[in-house]
Amino acid sequence: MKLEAVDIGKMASASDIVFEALRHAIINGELADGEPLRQDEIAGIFNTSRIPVREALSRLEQQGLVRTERYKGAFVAGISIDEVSEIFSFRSLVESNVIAAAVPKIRPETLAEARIYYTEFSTTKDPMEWGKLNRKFHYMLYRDSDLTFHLSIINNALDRIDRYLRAQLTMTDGVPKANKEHLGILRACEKGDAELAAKLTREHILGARDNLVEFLENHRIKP
Amino acid sequence: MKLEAVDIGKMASASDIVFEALRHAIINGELADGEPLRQDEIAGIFNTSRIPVREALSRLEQQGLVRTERYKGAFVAGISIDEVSEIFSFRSLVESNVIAAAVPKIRPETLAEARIYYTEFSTTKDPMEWGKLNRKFHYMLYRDSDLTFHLSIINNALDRIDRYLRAQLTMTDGVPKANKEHLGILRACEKGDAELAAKLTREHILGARDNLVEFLENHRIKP
DNA sequence: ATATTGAAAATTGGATCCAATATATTTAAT
DNA sequence: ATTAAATATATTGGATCCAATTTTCAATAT
Repeated sequence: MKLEAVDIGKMASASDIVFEALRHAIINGELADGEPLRQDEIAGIFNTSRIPVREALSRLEQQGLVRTERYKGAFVAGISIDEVSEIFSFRSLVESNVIAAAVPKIRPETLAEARIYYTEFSTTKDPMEWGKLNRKFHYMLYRDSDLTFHLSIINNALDRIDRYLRAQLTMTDGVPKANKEHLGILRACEKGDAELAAKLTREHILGARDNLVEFLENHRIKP
Repeated sequence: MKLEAVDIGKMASASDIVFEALRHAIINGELADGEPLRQDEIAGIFNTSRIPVREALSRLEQQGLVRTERYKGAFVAGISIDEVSEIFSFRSLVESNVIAAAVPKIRPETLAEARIYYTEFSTTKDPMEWGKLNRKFHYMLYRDSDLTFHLSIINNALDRIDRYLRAQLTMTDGVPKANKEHLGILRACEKGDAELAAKLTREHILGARDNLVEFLENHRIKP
């Protein structure tokens, strides 16, 4: 099992460190769906006892990234194609509304930052960076909505599907398509056209859903 | 501190029992916003050690019902009026979409059950039952959508605002209004009119939002 | 009287140990 | 040889103990 501590800025408890490390490993697909997460092993990696590990695991279970069975332990929670599809539908609904709320309030600095992430996303060749940059790009366009609850829910939804999306982007040529769509959304925001930004965001996510579902149906080992 | 074990069916670990008991106490408003949740005290109530208590608290923090400060402990997480308002807006968006997805698939048994909860809600005088029955009524109308992710997010949103809503319903006459609206939604579902059900649900929740925000602005001690 | 310092108490975070359960391995019976 | 029972090992759930930090409150100085 490959695990690395993630820098989370402020002084953090051991359980926070373990939580973030496991979260990143799961959303990045470094831990396969169904893989058991042994308390002893993880505690060994971080030189702690099992107590903070258990706390981290129970938090991850609450987030839907891990499932646990009594006396059997914790496992990376894989999700079905139907669930992946549902989460994308949910995202298209919520994110299109959030961007519509953000556009009238969006600040020039925010747009400038979004453009930086757009460019970085379009130029990087490292699949590991795609998820991060894609998130940062979209987040910038949502940020000025100040809808913190919506944003936290969107983040959780992204956590659950990031790894599948990356697998698809790596094996197909979805990145150029995503890029073109990102540019369209960015321009709509720059023009202040909230309705258009919402429409393009909805289509962007629903298109990604359909591509990903097709990809998973062809490539996934049926359970 | 008043706490009671909640029956959660299957054999559960101590941490599950503590989690559900605290969750219910918080969403029912039996524990006030900001109230400290001392590990020792809770452990004493349930005759366990602090370990399962800490696990429960960290899960509740992930759900947004509790906030913790390092070496200071856990506290019931109150939310601002803006956040309450945001959560209602979120609900109106998501729940109207879920009911629109459910109506074409809704089964007669489901409608019958919904009508039972509608009647119970309209006749009970116990404010403690309102939240439960209101949830059960709406859940019935969403159930056949099979959108499990959406439903789990809706549940979390309800967990966060239930206590404020109950306070308002208790001190104003919001129940008859809610009842009338419930009947309208129910009839739209029975007619199979998904668009109307969605519209009425959206208006039902946005109306509740505006009433609750006004109530909180008048009654809440400003922080 | 008020503010400041410092020790005592309370509280949390984490480590270690024990009990309960599940899994793997060995042994015995046919 | 195959299957069933018994035993050993691994793993989790929980209790108890210790360390780190905060809070409380009394003693002291101004």
